[in-house]
Amino acid sequence: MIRNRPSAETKILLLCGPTASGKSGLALAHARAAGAEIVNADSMQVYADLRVLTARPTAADEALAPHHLYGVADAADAWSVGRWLRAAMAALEAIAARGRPAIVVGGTGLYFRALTQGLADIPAVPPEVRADVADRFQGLGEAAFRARLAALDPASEARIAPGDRQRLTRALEVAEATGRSLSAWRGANAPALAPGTWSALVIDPPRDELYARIDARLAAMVESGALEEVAALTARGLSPGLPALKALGVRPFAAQLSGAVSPADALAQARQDTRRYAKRQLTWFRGQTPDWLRASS
RNA sequence: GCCUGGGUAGCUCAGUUGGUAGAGCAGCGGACUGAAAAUCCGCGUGUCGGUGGUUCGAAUCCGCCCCCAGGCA
Repeated sequence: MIRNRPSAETKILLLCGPTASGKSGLALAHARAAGAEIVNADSMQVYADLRVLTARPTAADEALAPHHLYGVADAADAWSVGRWLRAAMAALEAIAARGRPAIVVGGTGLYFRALTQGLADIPAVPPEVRADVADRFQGLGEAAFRARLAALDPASEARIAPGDRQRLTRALEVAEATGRSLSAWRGANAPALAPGTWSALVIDPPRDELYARIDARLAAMVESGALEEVAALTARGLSPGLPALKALGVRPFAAQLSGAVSPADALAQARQDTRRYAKRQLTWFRGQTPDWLRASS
């Protein structure tokens, strides 16, 4: 059902939805028909190492239309929503300069939010501060850590749910590194994309069909070399805390390769992790983008 | 056919001397501002195999029936 009608002048299409919903194929078909260029909005497909496991478009697909921000980062290099946003805006500007329409496609809801609602312009937090704050969370425990955070940023402390170490440490990092609270930083920021310059479509397939596709796709990934990719990645001995090492499937398939679990159990675990991820994505789009156009598949 | 042990949540199972049921896993709902494929928060979702009976009251006791797994034939 149509909740908002794109204007005739719209040049940027935001195409989002859960994993395995067929976004990439749809984007490619649309790009070929419209002469558009494609920009990746998937936090894991930016990394070069896991082409199969992250379901990146194949080289053949990429030859059919210009693709941007796919496989451009090394797994050792941690990207973030801010880094992606800057890269995506640069790509969109270059596409506009060529006079072509753009399709931003992916499953990372936060990235679309940064595009359409903006991201606070917070300076990078030095790695030493991040490490120090992480150590203190570990040493102090959550209660004492919260007390420290409450002194600098009471609004964030009150807002962040129990146990959410990632958000608690981020809030304190920002407060200590910038001398200004995360709540204050988040106050006013302009959307990266001007309102009216884009339209959006959320792919929202029936749950059972989506789960069936996920299960089938994981099996196909194993057939297509997912294990070899994981073996090559883990052989690099990178920090397990890096984003690329958190890609779905890395943990269970690495466990299979080390002999800790059976192939059947690893596949089952990867499928379950992916289904749960898809569920979180559905929750995001349902709650965060209720007025965007929906398509069932 | 006979004997024994079982049928309780999607699955594996608990369930006190009768007081209309609860764990784990699975699942579902939600949050989300530089790790977001991340990080968290919340929620039992049930003809107790069926049907009669005893009882104020039955998952629990009794009868009959159905199903499953072993054993004996």
